Amino acid sequence: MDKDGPRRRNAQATRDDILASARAAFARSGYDGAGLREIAEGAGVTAMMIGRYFGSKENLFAEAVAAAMGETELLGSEILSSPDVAREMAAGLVRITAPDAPILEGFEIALRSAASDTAASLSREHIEVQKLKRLANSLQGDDRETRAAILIALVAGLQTMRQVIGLTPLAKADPEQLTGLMAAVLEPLLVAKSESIPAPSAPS
Amino acid sequence: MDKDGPRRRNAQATRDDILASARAAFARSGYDGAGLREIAEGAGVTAMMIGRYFGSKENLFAEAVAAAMGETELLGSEILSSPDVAREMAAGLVRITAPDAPILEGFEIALRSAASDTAASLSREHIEVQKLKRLANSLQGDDRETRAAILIALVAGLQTMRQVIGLTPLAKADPEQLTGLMAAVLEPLLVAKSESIPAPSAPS
DNA sequence: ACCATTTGTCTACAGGTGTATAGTTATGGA
DNA sequence: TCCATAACTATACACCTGTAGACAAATGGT
Repeated sequence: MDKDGPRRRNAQATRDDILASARAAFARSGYDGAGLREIAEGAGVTAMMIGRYFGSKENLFAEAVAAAMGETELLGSEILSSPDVAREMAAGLVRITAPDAPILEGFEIALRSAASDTAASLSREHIEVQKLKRLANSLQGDDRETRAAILIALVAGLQTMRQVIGLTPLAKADPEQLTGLMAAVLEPLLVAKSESIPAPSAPS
Repeated sequence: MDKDGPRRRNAQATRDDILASARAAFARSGYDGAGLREIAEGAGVTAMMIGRYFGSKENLFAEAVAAAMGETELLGSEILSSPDVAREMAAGLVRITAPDAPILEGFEIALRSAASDTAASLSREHIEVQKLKRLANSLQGDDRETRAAILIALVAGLQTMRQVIGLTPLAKADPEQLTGLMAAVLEPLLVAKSESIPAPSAPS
């Protein structure tokens, strides 16, 4: 991750290194917590190169969020075509929110940057464009956008409590058990229904 | 909120003012974002009084989290005795996570302080002791702790996306619609079942 | 009415923040 | 080979951070 040789003086590579280091740092410490000098050091350059290539910390953050958000698909087509969508997505969710999984970097950056209003606003924009719209388009039935938003809230909540806060029962839970429970939770959001909740008249 | 008269030199009142100001500041800007001078100014004193009364910022945060966490009940007894627990809790959840609701201060502090490891660890402890245990005890059936933890993750996710990030479909959603959807999501976590998800053999 | 104790403020330190200007060194075309 | 240009570094600025020690003043018991 450091350097294979003294192959300096390469603008594109330097820019890429800075962006990669920034993504890692923002995911680790959030927008306010990550310092420009720390990010620069991670890329093997001086803090001033960030100003040169990205203008400001805010711009750098925006690019980092955009890059990280566009990487993992929350509901891929191979999941959608599965006979049991809920269980399939639950399994994927449990896997990518595992305590030390480095996946879902985009959400991790957003969640750890929740203290900053600018960062939160930037994150919101990228979530809505890159995640919510695609998710809503993958769904069928009524209230697609709201259901997609609740799904995203669920993902964010699970990741927050498992990875960020580290809530014990979630961090140490048996993946199988967690998947079963999550499948039941996800089901009403994934399957198409006209009524949001069926009348509890006829017990099964 | 400022001062009715020059009634200074009151140790207990000063301590209370500092704690109140700290809770508001931590909820607004998180652990790292809230400065001691800002908190002190909100209480009408100097930053040094915080050192005097609380020792350190970390101690102050711990007390603020403890106080804020113990205030709102996630699943009160009047909800538990309702005929439709899921819908009742969903309605409450939608209400207290409304975009500008000042409730759930404890969770807001925790979520906005996610960048700091010490703050996250402190939050985790208080969530587990003050929220998770009570919630798990209110439930019936198997996997009570895991189900309670998922419930907490759901609350945190909804609050994050509605209040902190401000995801549009959730922030502007019709409360009735949101309640209906959330009720369906909450149901499998609240009602007692042996199997986490029923076999999808017999289509209704 | 006095004075010790409590309550609060002032000043300061050592370090970190994002950013700007000026200077230095390697690179590639002539 | 030379040297203009692009890539990168050094130094500095103004500000903010949490914390500490020394000082001032109001308070209450005698």
